[in-house]
Amino acid sequence: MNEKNLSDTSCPIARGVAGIGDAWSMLILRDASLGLTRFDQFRKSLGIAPTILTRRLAMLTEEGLLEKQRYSERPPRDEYVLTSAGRDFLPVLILIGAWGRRYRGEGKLTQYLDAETGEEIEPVAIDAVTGAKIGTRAIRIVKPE
Amino acid sequence: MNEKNLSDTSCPIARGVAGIGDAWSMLILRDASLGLTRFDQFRKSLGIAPTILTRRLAMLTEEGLLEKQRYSERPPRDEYVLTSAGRDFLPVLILIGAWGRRYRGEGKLTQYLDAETGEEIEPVAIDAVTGAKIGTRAIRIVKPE
DNA sequence: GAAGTCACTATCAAAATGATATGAACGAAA
DNA sequence: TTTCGTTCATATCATTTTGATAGTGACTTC
Repeated sequence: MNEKNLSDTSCPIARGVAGIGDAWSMLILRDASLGLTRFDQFRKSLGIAPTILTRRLAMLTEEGLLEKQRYSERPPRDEYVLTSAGRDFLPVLILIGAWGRRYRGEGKLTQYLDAETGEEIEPVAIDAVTGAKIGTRAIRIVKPE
Repeated sequence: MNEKNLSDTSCPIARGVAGIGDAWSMLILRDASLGLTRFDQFRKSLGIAPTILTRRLAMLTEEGLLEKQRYSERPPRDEYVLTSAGRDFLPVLILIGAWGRRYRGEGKLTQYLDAETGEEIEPVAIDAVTGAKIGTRAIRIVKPE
């Protein structure tokens, strides 16, 4: 898809999509957000071919969403942990999940509960300034220059 | 990537990612959210090869995010308009944009302003139940069965 | 010393991508 | 009435990416 020119646009959405805008990467980030860190954990969880997993992990590491950390010297073993940029991607995933629940929600689905209240969380995107749901108020686009 | 088994999981994130989890599709949805509807508008905006655009538009249509609408009988011309499922994907894109602004924000970026107040919107994902930002409170995962 | 674990790499067929050219159905201009 | 321009595509085909399967290296454990 040629990520170079994508990263050059002035559109922040295009920049966000560049590098992580593929299904495997997002699922890896999902699993990492759930606490998985190791190659074989990702591989088994996703049923992904090891060749692809290696590439995706390298890409996410290069993009600064994951970090390789040595957890054993002998034998040499690395695990992949989320960086702060990676952790901050969780809201996007949760929102995709809310969309999936709404429009692809046939059958039984995994539930996401607030650990404290035990109630199912109800993710919404709002504008912190006005407090309004995104999509309920008109947005004005201002391109640079 | 084999979308079939993705759609079969109980994970709403995986279901959301299936079908729209690729960069072009998300950028098409972005442009559609900004008001573009026609083949050539998308093609010029994205610099995408027509073969790919045809496939992506067909996919998004099949997935129920876009709808083909005839706007001229002679010559026969169709445009692509967002369905409600497509419109509801906007918050995800805006949130990706917020992430992109934060972590890929070098140089000048397009701004998204509230049309009424003129202030830059500050997108956040919250849990509508507790009102807390997603990521600030622990989440408990409950898998079905 | 045989078997198991873990994080990969090698190989290679199959599928997707993307650049470029072309088509089909018209309207309008020369 | 031939030609040009517009719009939504499809055809062709080289290149790139994918994904399935098997194997490897560095250990540890039985």
